Amino acid sequence: MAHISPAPQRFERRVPDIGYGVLDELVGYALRRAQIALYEDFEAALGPMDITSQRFSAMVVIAANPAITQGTLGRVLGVARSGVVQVVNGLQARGWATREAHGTDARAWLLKLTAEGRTVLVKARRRVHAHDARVSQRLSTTERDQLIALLDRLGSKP
Amino acid sequence: MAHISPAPQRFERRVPDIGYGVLDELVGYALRRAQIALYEDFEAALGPMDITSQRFSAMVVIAANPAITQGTLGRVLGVARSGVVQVVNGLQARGWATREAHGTDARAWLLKLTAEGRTVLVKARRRVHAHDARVSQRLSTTERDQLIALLDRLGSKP
DNA sequence: ATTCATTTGTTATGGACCCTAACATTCTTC
DNA sequence: GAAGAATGTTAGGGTCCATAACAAATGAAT
Repeated sequence: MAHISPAPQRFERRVPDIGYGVLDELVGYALRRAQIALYEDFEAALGPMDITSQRFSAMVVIAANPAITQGTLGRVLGVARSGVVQVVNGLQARGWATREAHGTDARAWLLKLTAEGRTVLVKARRRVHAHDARVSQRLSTTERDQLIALLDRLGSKP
Repeated sequence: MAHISPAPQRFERRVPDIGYGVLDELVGYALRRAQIALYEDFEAALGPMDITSQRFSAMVVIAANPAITQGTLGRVLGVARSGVVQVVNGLQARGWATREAHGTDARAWLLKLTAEGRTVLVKARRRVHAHDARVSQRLSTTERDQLIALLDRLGSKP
C-alpha cells in the first residue's frame, strides 16, 4: 500500500494482432477492464493517504449515518459481517472511527467517525472527486450520468 | 469454490433510511456495485465447472490466439508475469492447457488449449452468454451496447 | 417465565487474486 | 563477446473477503 511510483501501466487496452474472442462482447469483461483502470487511478490518488476504496466507502457511509451499526454497514456495502469487523478494525487502528456502546442492544456497536476521521474524510473526498473527474474526462457530463444510470440498473436484479 | 447454493444475496441495492453520501455520485462506486452483482451471478453459473472469471478469460484468449506466449497473455489480461504463471498452472493442472516449446525462443512457452480444454470452453462460453444475458436483461440491446461502449472509453486513458 | 430461534459481533481459517523482488536462462544489441 | 533486455519461475507477501463455529444478547412463543 501507499504506492509512490505512478502505477506501472501494466494494462494495454488493446494488444495489436491479438484476438479477444468473445470477451469484447461481454458486459462483464468491459466492466472488468474499466474497473482495473479506475482502481489504478484510485490507488495512485488515495494510496498515499493509506485509504483504500473500501475504507473510503465505509467512512462515507458512517459519516452519512452516524451511529450506524456494523450489520447495517455490511448490508450497505455488500460485505459479510466478518468482513465488516476487519474494515472497522482498520479504521479504528488508524484512529478514524470508534465503536460506541449501543444504548438498548448490548450486542451491537454504534460506529462513529472521530474528529480526525472526519478531517481525513474531507481531504479524501476531494481527492476522490478529482479522481472521478479524471477517469471520466473522456465522457461528457450526460454520458457520465447515463453510465451511472445504466450501471445502477445492472446491479438491481429483477 | 464450486458453490452450489445460489448466492446468499448479501447485497441490497439500497438499504432503507440509509444515506449513501457521495457514493451515489461516483462512477467508481456504481461500477463496484455492478461488479458485485455480476460476479455473484458468474460465480453461481461457472463455479460448478471450476471456472473463475480469470480462468475463463485466459482460456478465451488462448483459444483465440493459439501459440500465444505467457508474456503476451499477461499484457492482454493486465496481469504481471508471475500472475500468468499461476493462471496457466491452474489451467494445466486441470488438463485444459499445455505449454509447448517455442521453436525459436528457448525462454518462452507457447500456450495451447488441450482437446478437453476446448470442450470445456465451449460449454463455459454458453454459460457465460446466458449469464451475460441474465444480468443485462434489464437493459435493451441498444443500452447494453451503449454501456459497453461507455465502459470501453472509461478504460482507455487519454 | 422459560425455552428456542434469531441476531450481533468475533475469531480462525482459508481461498482467490495478484504483486514485487530476486533469480536463471536465453535472446539481442553493439 | 559483453552488456542489457526479455521470459519465465519461485518465494513471500498483501488485500479483500467468505464460511464456519462460537459467545452473548435479544425476541418470540408458549
